[in-house]
Amino acid sequence: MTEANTRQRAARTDKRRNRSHILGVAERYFTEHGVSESMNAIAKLAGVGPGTLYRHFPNRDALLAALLQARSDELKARRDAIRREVHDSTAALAQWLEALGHWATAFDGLPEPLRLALNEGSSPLALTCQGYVTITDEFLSAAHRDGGARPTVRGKDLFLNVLAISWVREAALADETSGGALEDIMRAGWAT
Amino acid sequence: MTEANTRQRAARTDKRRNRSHILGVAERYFTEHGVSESMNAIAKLAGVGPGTLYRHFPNRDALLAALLQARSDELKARRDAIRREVHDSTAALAQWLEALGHWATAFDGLPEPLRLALNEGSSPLALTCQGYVTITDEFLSAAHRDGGARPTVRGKDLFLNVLAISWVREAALADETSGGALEDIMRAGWAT
Amino acid sequence: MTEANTRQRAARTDKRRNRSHILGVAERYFTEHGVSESMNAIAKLAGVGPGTLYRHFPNRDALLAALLQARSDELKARRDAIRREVHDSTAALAQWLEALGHWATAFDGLPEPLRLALNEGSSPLALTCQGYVTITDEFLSAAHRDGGARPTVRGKDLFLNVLAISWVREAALADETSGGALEDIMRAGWAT
Amino acid sequence: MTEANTRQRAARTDKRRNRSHILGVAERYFTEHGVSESMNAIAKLAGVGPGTLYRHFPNRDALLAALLQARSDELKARRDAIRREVHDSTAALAQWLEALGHWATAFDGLPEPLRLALNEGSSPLALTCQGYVTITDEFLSAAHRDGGARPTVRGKDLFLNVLAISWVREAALADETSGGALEDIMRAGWAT
DNA sequence: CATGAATGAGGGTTCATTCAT
DNA sequence: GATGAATGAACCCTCATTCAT
Repeated sequence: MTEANTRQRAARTDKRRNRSHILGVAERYFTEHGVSESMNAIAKLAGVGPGTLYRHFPNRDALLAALLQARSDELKARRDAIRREVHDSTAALAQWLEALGHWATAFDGLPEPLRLALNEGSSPLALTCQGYVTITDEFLSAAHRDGGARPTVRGKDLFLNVLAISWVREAALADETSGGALEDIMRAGWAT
Repeated sequence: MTEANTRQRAARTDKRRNRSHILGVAERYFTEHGVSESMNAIAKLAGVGPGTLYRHFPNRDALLAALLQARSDELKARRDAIRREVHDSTAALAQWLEALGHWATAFDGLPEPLRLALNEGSSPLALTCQGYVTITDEFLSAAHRDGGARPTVRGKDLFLNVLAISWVREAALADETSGGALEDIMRAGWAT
Repeated sequence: MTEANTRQRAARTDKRRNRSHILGVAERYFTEHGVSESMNAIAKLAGVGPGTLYRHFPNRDALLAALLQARSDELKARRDAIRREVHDSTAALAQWLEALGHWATAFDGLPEPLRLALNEGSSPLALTCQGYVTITDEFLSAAHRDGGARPTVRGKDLFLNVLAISWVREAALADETSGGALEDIMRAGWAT
Repeated sequence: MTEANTRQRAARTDKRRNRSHILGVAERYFTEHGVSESMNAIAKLAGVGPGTLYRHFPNRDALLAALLQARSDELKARRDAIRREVHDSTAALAQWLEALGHWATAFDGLPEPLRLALNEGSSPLALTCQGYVTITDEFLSAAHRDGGARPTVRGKDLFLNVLAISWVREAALADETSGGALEDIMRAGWAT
């Protein structure tokens, strides 16, 4: 307390120690230690008080949502690229699902809160998820039209399947092949 | 109250406060409140001290493994029944996977420790899982021989897929259809 | 959004975001949620930063004092009315104490800081309280002169008694009669 | 952590560091710093972990109730003594109220939780309070019979009045006479 | 072999107040 | 003058696990 107090407060108000700094630190820590890293720990690591962290992100989901937002642009760009470049609707869906799988594997433990969010709807993550379900549905519709996907398959199911595979993947340290294998099964499962 | 009570209790519960009694209570509690129910709570509910609980089951996974052991007989019986009664190897595999799905949904939150166990190997759950992977492989081999299953699919992958679907299912309160949909996809994914 | 919003807000709220606006909001909030409502919350509700709030009112007591100031006019008017209209000094004192009780019940949790202020003297509330003690003393003196009040009773004691009854009242949700009962006791206690 | 760990655990399991030790420490601390001393602080001062404190007393009210229990015996003894020795029912009631006032002034800040408990009923303090209200009613009944107390006065009101006076008293550091003055008023208020 | 008190790190969260901008 | 981000101590409480009895 003494040390902290005597240090110039000005130094701490530094611009780098703001939202984006916290995000950066959180990104790094979630990447390394998974999303269940304690909020206090993140605050400490970011060099801010817990209050500051909570000011920016009122709960873990909000922080997570912000973190994923950054990747959202990437993912949206990927969607656009697929739309532009991949004219086979079946291949397009496959590529989109792959991109989605990538996204859901960003941090260890990410699939869990996503799954929860999808059901509760009250989380800031819910919106994000819903958006991706919708996009999945769009790709899927095209595939349905072209006869490339089994008609009973729904976008939400594919999204959940991707989530589930990511969930398997994250812990399957001992066997890196399992993730791919499940993707193959899923692929064969929805394709005609 | 203390003395009299203790003595009486000691005499009365001589037998009941043993392994199987704890198991019964834990079964009930895990069923109702999920596997993350506090160990202390289970001990208290079982009328034993935490020490006694830990004497019998050195950690949560051990308790879980013991609990699943009880269902193991059931599952093994199911396997035998399938072997006896279902002569189409593809249908047999399908029914086995269904039984497995049932097993993995016994308690809320069960898929998580199972997934972890599968990778670490050190957990008492690992053995249990390994056993089921093996059985799955047996059914799968038959299906492979008969051309009913895609040759690249492995037993471990199917086991993980079942686990993953159970994981999705347990939280998908809002949409009970998702579990079934994922099962369909998986089925179409491994079948030829 | 940030820039445009800020400028617009700055222009629009030039006047509203001043002392009296804050007071209005605080009044509403203290009335609804009691005096321990967080300072930050009030600031936010008033649409100002906490800094602004603190500029006007260096602490909660100062805010409270300002709030009570507004009611002070009311109370002073009541005093004047009693002086004018009630010629029996005993009845006058009784009516004044009733008015005082009303005042002390303005916000939930008000009696506490008032009691504290009365002892510390350093609080802005202290002055307010002292003023009312003085007025009480005036009414009491008249009653003493006319033999309507026991001579040993002091104004400060009556003020504290009123405060104490208000304190009882605010939590006595289960029994609305207690407040009145205590008032009766007090009345019988000071009257001859 | 290192230090604490290396210290023999045996030393900490010492008999003095049990319930009564905690009570002793709490008693001292509540006496010196009032009842709002943080639970963690008390635990630390008692040389136990917060968990130990919470094991014995699940919340602050429980701790308070236990602390008051010790004084309860004293108070009950006082009641018996009054019954035996004071044959004038009015004087008996007066003395009982005085004893009650003493009890309610045991710790700084005690009246507040007592008042709350009286309304909510769910607190362990509620029972204690109810008991004293009942005793007050007994003394009051006798006084009513003998015409020494105004018939409209109820035991609960007197209890609350005593509480309120204790509340006034605890902060009236600047003026020790206020408490006594309020007692006089109350006395004159209920007596005929 | 059973007991259950003790441990104590750790978790999430709040809020009065300051101060650089 | 106004702003509002930052501060960080404090609070309450939980729980897996140990170990003296």
